[in-house]
Formats: sequence, structure tokens, C-alpha cells
Amino acid sequence: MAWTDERVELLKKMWGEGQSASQIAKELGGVTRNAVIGKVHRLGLSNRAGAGTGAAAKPEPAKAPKPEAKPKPAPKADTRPKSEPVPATEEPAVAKSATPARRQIIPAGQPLPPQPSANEISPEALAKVSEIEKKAKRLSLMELTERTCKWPVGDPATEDFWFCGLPVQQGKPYCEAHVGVAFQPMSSRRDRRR
DNA sequence: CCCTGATTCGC
DNA sequence: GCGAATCAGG
Repeated sequence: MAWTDERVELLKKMWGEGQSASQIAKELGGVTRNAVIGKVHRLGLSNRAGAGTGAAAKPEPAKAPKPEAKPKPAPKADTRPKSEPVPATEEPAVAKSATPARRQIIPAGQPLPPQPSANEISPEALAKVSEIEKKAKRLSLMELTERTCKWPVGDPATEDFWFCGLPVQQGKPYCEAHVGVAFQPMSSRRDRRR
């Protein structure tokens, strides 16, 4: 595959949006993430800053975008007597703090499960689920990837909340067991009068 | 182990 | 210019 204008454009766009090299590579097809990274560097936009055209979206508030900085801390000249409180330095507030880092967009190809009420799923599947939940990797939201089960467990409002995290079934957002309760054939859920 | 970007270097 | 291999890290 060659880097046609269109492909380069898409690359720029996605990179500017904070997409990872591998995601971009998948989107483009025919290239590996290495190819994407290589191209990104050659294009000189390795610093995730060049959102170029219009699109801003800067997930990186950190870092000092200072083009240059005169290592001039405090001239301290005598031009001003002591009446000036001396504006400290240039640094207003210590801009460090937590790094928002890159926002990992969870593709969540499929909608998250609506936490089916236990009384609507087959007993077998239910039992199977409670079994695997013991083996679940208990991943946090940030740790989810395209191949980790995205089945939520617990109450999101409490600390006792996590995602299954086991290997997903090919093409599905959940592991085998959770796919079982998430995608039930209508035949098995119909007729359940109470 | 999964993933991330950065660099190198033969092509 | 290209990108696989490799490196360095989470």
C-alpha cells in the first residue's frame, strides 16, 4: 500500500484525534502500526500537537509549549525599587499535576450489557457466569482492550466495580460465558410468564 | 501478556 | 521514503 493523499489525510486526522498508531493502522489497512509511526515521524507530527487544519482537540494540556524560554529567572535589576512585590517568576501555578495522558477511546464496538436481571437468563448460563466471575481479571475501565471481556460486574457507584477482562470470543465484546448471557436466542427467553 | 510510541537502518 | 526490527516503557 502506498501513502496516497487520502491515506495520509486520514492518518493525520486520526493521529490528531489521539488515536493510537495501531488503531490507525487497522483503519487504514494494509499497513502495520510501525508503518504508521514511521510515517508520522516523517511527517514531523510525532508530537501529537500538529492537529493542523482546524481540528484542535488537545488531550495534552501538560507540557510547556514554549517555543523558547530565556533562562532568565529574575533579572532583579534595580530599575524598580522595592515597591514592587516582584511577580515571582513566570510560572503562575505549578502546572504539573496529574497527566490526563492520552485518552484511550474505548471502541466498545457493541453496547455494554444492560446488566440483565438474574431472573431472565437461563440458570445454566447464570451459574456459568458466577463461576467465571471468580476467575475474572477484574479490570478497570482503562484496562479494557478490544480483546478483553467488557462485562461489567458490580455497582459502578461503588468501589466494588470492575470488568470481567477475560479473553473475548472472536468478534464479540465478551468472553464466552458472558456472550452466553448477553446474546440469548429469543427462543430461550420467550415464554417466561410470571 | 497485552499494549504504547521512538529509533534505527537496510532497502 | 518506507517499514520491520528493535528498544523502552505501561
